[in-house]
Amino acid sequence: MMRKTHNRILEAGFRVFAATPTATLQDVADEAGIGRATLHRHFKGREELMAALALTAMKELDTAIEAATQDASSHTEALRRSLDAMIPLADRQMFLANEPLDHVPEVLAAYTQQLDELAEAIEAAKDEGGFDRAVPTAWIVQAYETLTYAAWAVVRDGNVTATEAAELMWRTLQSGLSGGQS
Amino acid sequence: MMRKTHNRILEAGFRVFAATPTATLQDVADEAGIGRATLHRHFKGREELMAALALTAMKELDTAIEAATQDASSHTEALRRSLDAMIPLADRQMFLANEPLDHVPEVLAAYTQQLDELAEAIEAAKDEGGFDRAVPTAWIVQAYETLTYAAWAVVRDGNVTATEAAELMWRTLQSGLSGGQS
DNA sequence: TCATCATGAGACAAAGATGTCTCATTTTTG
DNA sequence: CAAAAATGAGACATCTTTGTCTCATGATGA
Repeated sequence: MMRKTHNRILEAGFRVFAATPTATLQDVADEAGIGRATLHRHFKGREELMAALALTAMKELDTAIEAATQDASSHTEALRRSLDAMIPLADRQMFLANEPLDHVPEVLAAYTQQLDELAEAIEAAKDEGGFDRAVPTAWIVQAYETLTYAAWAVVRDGNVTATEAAELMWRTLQSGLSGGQS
Repeated sequence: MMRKTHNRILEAGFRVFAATPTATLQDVADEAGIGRATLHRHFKGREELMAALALTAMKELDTAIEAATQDASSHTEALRRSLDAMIPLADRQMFLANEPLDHVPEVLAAYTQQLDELAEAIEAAKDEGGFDRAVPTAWIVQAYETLTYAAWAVVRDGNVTATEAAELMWRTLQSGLSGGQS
């Protein structure tokens, strides 16, 4: 087909659905600057578009994390470096949190694998002393994910830079936010 | 009208929309065990129902927090005790995160006030040394909110109890999750 | 240049959700 | 008990979204 148009639709989808999860295919087509019929030529329907967006988002996150962590000296350091890669991409992940994508096996499998890999990385970091073994991995996984969203949000609101947000998030996970008595 | 029916609709709305944000008014009516016409007699339409749900959720959260913190010895302690009140109610707040409720002034005002009060409490806790003044309040606010959701999620998944989740969350905020080298 | 492919625009029907209305029945209240 | 209020069930029109199709136009490549 036209890969260029294909990508334009996906990018438009990310922008439109991030702003309005209930947006119509017409909205996406308009944002992409194409006709709605063309959108249907590239994606069978709404569900297929959503699945494509989800797979695209997860794949690019995977790529970004791999690139950021390939020469990390430890699992703990890899988790730290992943933040810089994940935070800017958070908006491309979170818009589909409320989508019923569980019915698409391909998407569900990719998502499950993502969670499993994060849990494994955290377990490995525990062995290095990066995280306390007494803290449930399930909690660290959840905190890691939701704080990534939090970091993206404060960057979006202009409160801090992306680099600062990553540092704040890591500090929160590692040593908390408390200060000395004043 | 019939306040009993009114409340049944609201409770059904919480359950249904928490599970499926795009649920139909028919779905809500069914869940409430009433006719769709009756639902319309109590709430003009979908938007009004959503606004009522949002206001109800925020009001009950406000009440729960006030009850939990009225005899707290410090602002920091109040923030800690609020967790026990907030975590079980998280699902009644988060379902509307993706709703376009900004158009209802009443809801927007209540939400803004909620955020302002949290920011104020955090500023006060900073004065007590509960939080580091070098950390932006905006970050602490975001972390506090998103971790509340994280805590609710791990409880929902059965990984930890509500009490444990509150302690894990507080520890995360205060001293982080790192362990000693092993 | 010519044939092929992708596209834009629009028409069209089907399906789903919403809002309104009526009427018979049940429940509540005085 | 009698009046008033609330409800259930369903009909109905309207609106929106979706998916499909056609046809003319523009772009691409041999």
